[in-house]
Amino acid sequence: MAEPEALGAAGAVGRDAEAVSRFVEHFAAQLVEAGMPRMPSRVFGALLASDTGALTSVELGEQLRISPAAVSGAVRYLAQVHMVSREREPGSRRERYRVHSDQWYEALTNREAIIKRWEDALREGVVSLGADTPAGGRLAETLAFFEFMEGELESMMDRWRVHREQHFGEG
Amino acid sequence: MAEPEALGAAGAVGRDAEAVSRFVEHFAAQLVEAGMPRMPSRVFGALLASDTGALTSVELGEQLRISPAAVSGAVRYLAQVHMVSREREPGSRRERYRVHSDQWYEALTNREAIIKRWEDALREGVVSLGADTPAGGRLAETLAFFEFMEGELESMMDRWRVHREQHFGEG
DNA sequence: CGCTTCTTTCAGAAATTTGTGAAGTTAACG
DNA sequence: CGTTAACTTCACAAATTTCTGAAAGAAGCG
Repeated sequence: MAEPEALGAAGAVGRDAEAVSRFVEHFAAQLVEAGMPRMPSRVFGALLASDTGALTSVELGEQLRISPAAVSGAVRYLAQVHMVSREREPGSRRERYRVHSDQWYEALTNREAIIKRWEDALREGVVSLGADTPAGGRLAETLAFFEFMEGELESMMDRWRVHREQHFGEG
Repeated sequence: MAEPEALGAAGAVGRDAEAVSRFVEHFAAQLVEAGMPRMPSRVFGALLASDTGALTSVELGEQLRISPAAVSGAVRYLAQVHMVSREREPGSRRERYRVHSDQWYEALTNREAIIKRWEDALREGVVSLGADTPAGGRLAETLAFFEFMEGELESMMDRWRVHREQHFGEG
């Protein structure tokens, strides 16, 4: 619609803000549907779609039209699940949030902690219901599945790293 | 605590209702934390821990202390994501909900539909941001990761089926 | 050492989600 | 063909979650 150039002077936000926003919201919607809270999803989308892969709190707030508090909460969530990392620019109180591709792929598959807890719950169930009961047997098999999957996911990521280097070069 | 035998006369609910309930709630809590709504999680847990792997609407309602409406909603959800299947007992209006191990493992990994939509969103982003821009490149790599994963998950399930038969015999 | 700037925390408002009771629908059985 | 039993749908009530504005808390800079 408008001339991107004309807006260019407005600053680094330039590019095609419209297109970026469309992608961010669309992508975030998918994450939300997969169970992730909305703000973290949007923040993550914005980082993915940024040129450098890193944005400051202020930039995120402006681009997404949300309060500093919302940024803070979203970023805390994302850091906790290892989807972004925080960086301090030395000599500035500004913080910078970055998405490292390799890092967040791992986060996606490394539901480690989650899987572990499922396994614990299942193990407990097998014991308390009795390994020789039909129900206990079902739980045991489910447990076996998770244990199997755990190992598979690991080797899958190994293969991905190889595959990735072939196509995209070193990270 | 109490003697299970003494309660035995109470009926089919018998077993160690206490232990079953403890497992169900604990396991359901993990599912909830992974993003699944509460009622579907509890219903699914109850099915997993049942002797036959199948329960009627009434049984579920009694065991979990929830209304028929809640059972209905939970079961609809679970059926939609293919974690349980519905069975009609012929000659009765009763319906029976069953968890097939092999079926719900697939459901877990076959986030197919979800992954597809993520991929669509990413493809769109690559185009609208430009494949030659840094951001576009990042999205493209992410897309490649999902595509890679899609294939891997499939072959992983193949391996699981083999692994399973070795340990548990035919389903 | 105080000022300034950025981030986090907190309490409350708003919105969404979740579960219930009651009425409605379908299907078996006499 | 009516009755009854099971499941579903609907509207509303309750609870939880989510986001904001305001104030407090760090950390560089003069």
